[in-house]
Amino acid sequence: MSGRVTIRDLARAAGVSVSTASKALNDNGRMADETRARIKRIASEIGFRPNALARGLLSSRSFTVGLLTNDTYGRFTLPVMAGISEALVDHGVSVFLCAIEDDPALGKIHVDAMLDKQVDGIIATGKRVDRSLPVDLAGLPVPVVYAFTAGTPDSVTFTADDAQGAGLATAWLREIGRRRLAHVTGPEDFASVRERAFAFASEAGGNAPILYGVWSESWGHEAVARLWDDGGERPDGIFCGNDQIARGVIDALRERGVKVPGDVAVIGFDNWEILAQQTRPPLTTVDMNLKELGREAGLMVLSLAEGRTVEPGLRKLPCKLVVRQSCGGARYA
Amino acid sequence: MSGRVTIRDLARAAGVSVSTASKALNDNGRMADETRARIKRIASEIGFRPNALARGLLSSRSFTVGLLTNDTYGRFTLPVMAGISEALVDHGVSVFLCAIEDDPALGKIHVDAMLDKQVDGIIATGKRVDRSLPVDLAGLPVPVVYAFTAGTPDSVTFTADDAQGAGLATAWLREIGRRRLAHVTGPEDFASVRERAFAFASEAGGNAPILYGVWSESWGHEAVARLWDDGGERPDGIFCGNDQIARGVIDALRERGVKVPGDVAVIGFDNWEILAQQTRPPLTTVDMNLKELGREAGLMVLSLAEGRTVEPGLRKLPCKLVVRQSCGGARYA
DNA sequence: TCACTATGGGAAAAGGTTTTCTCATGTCGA
DNA sequence: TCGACATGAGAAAACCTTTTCCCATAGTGA
Repeated sequence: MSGRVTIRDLARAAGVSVSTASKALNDNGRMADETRARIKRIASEIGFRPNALARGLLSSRSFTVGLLTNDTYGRFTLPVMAGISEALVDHGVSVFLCAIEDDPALGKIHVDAMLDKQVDGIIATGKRVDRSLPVDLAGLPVPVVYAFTAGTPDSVTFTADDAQGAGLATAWLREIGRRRLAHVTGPEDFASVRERAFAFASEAGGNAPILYGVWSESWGHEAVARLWDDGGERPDGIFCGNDQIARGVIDALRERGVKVPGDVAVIGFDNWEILAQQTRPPLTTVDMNLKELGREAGLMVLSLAEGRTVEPGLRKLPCKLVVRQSCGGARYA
Repeated sequence: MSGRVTIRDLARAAGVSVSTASKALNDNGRMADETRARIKRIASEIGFRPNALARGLLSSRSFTVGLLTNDTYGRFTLPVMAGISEALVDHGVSVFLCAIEDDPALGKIHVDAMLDKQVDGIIATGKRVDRSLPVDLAGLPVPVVYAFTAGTPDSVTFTADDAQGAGLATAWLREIGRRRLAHVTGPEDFASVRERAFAFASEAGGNAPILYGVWSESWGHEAVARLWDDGGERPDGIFCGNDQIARGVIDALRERGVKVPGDVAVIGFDNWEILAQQTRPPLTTVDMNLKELGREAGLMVLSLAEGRTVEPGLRKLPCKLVVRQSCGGARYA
C-alpha cells in the first residue's frame, strides 16, 4: 500500500486472482473476452502500471540500455543519443547516458553500474572513429554495439562513410563548375582525415592541394594564408575537414576581400547546425547522419538482446550533403 | 545458470546459506569475522555482483534517476548532466537521459517509462529558465527537482543568478577602466534577459544603451552597426547577452577596424567553451556554473528520495567570470 | 547437572510480476 | 448416463536479494 498501485490491487478491484489479472493485461492465457476487457478497463481506471523491476527480474530483460561516451561537448554524442532514444522509446526502452571522459576507472564504474542494473545492452560512442573507449567491453554478458567509435574486430560497429561523404562534397564542387579544388583538414593521424583526403584526391585529381592541420577555426585562417600567399594557383573551391575549419576559412577569405561563394565555394563537414547556420554565408556541409546511425545502433543492440544473431563487422552508413549558401545557393531546394 | 553469477552461486561456493552470504556482504547480522572475510573474498573471486533489480524490488530504491530535457543542442543540458552524473555516480546512481523536445506526448511517454522503472527521482532541465517543460510533473510519486527550467512554486528549483552574473561582468568592465558601456542582448521576453539588463543598468548607469534582439551572431553584427552608425556616443565596453552575440559583435568590430580589446572590451555570457575559446580574441565571459548546478540538483533529488524533507523554493547559484583576452588579458591569471 | 545466555548460521518471507500447472464447471456426442 | 473435452480461472513457483525470526551449539554460573 506504498502509494503505488500493484497488480494485487488490480486483482482485488476486479474480483479476480492476480494471475488472471496478469494474463488479461498481457493477452495471455484463455479467458472470456468480457473478463479481459473489464480487467483492462479497471486497470487503466485505477492507473495500474506494472513495476518494470519485477518484470525485469523475471524476464531478465530490463528494457534499458547504456550509452557510454567520451565526447565531452556532446557534438557527436547528442545526435547519436537522439537517434537511439527515438528508435527505442517505441519499444519501451530507456537509455542510461554515461560520460566517462577518458578515465578508465570512471568507465569501469559506469559499466559495472550498468551491468548491476541488468541493462539489455551497451552502445559505445565517442568523438573519434579510430580510437576506442578507455574501457574493455569484450566478454561482457550483454551485447555491445559500437557507434562512431572503434570496436573490436568481432563486434558490430556503425560508422559514417567518410570516403563517400568526401566524394559527395568534392563531386558537388566540380558539378557547380569549380576546377581548382583544395582540401583543408585536420590531423593526418585521424583515420577519417585520411579517408576523406583519399576520396578527395580521387575525385579532384592528384595534384589538388591537401593541407593537414588541426580542428580549429584558426587553422582555417592559416590555411587560407598559405594557399593565397605561397604563390601557387589559388583555389576556387575548398572542401574543409569540419565546420570549424570551414568557418575559419570563410572568415579569412572575407578578410581578404574574396567573395564566398562568388570567388570561392566552401564546403564543411559535420553539419554542426548551430555553427553551420550561423556562418555567413550559411555553410554547405556534409552531414554524417549521426541520428540515423544512432537509430540503427539502437535497433541492433535490441535485436542482439532479443537473441538474434547478426554478422559482426563494420557497417558504413552513407553521408548526405546539406546545401546552404556557401556554395552558391541550394540547387535542389 | 544464465551466465550471471547469483548469490546462490556464492553461497554454494562458500559452503554457507544464501542468507549468511548476504549478511556477510552487507556487514549485517552476527558472524565470525573469519567467515565474513572468507565470503567476501570468494565473492570477488567469482565476480559476484548483486542484481540491482532484485535489490530494488525489495528496497523500493532503484538507484536510478531520470533527467528530462527539451534542450536539443544540449548546450545547457550537457554540463548539467555531467554535474548530476558526477555527483551521483559515487552513490551508485545512474541517470536516464530523456530528450523530449517540446512534445507533450513524448514527454508523457518518457515520464511513464521512468516511473515504470521506479526511478528514485526526476530532474527537469531545459534551455530557458522562465519556461517549463511541456509535461506536468506535479503529483508524481517520486521527488522532482527543477534545474535551469521553470518549476512549480512549491517545488525545489535551481537556477543561475543572472543578476549577479551580469553585475560581475559590468563591474569588471568598469574596473578595467571602461566608462561608456553598452549591453547587447536577446529578446526582452526572456526573464533572464530582463534580469541581466536590470543588473547592467544598475551598475553601468541608467543611460547606458541596452539593445534587445535575438540570440544570434548576426544580431551582434547589426547591433554594432546601430551603435556605430546612429551618431551617438560609441561604447568602449560591450556586455553581450550570450557568447554567440559576443562573437558577432567582435567580428563586426574587427570588420570596422575597431580593436578588441584595445578600443572596445567585450564580455559574453554562457562560457560555451567551444565557441568562446575559438573567438579571436578568446572571449571573456560569464559562466553559469551549470555543472555545479547539476551537482546540487542531483544531490538534492537524492536527499528527497531518501526521505529528507527540504524547504521548497528557488535557489540561485552564483555565476563566475571567466577572463580571457577579449577584455585585455587575464588580470588574475 | 541444569538453566541460561551468547554466538554463529540457517529457514523463510517479502517485494511485484509472469508463467506453468491444475482444477472446476459446463457442453457435447455416443 | 457416462466419458471426453473445451473453457475459464486460480494456485504456486520462479526471478534474486534482504531481513526477520528462529534454532542449534557451546560456554557460563549456580
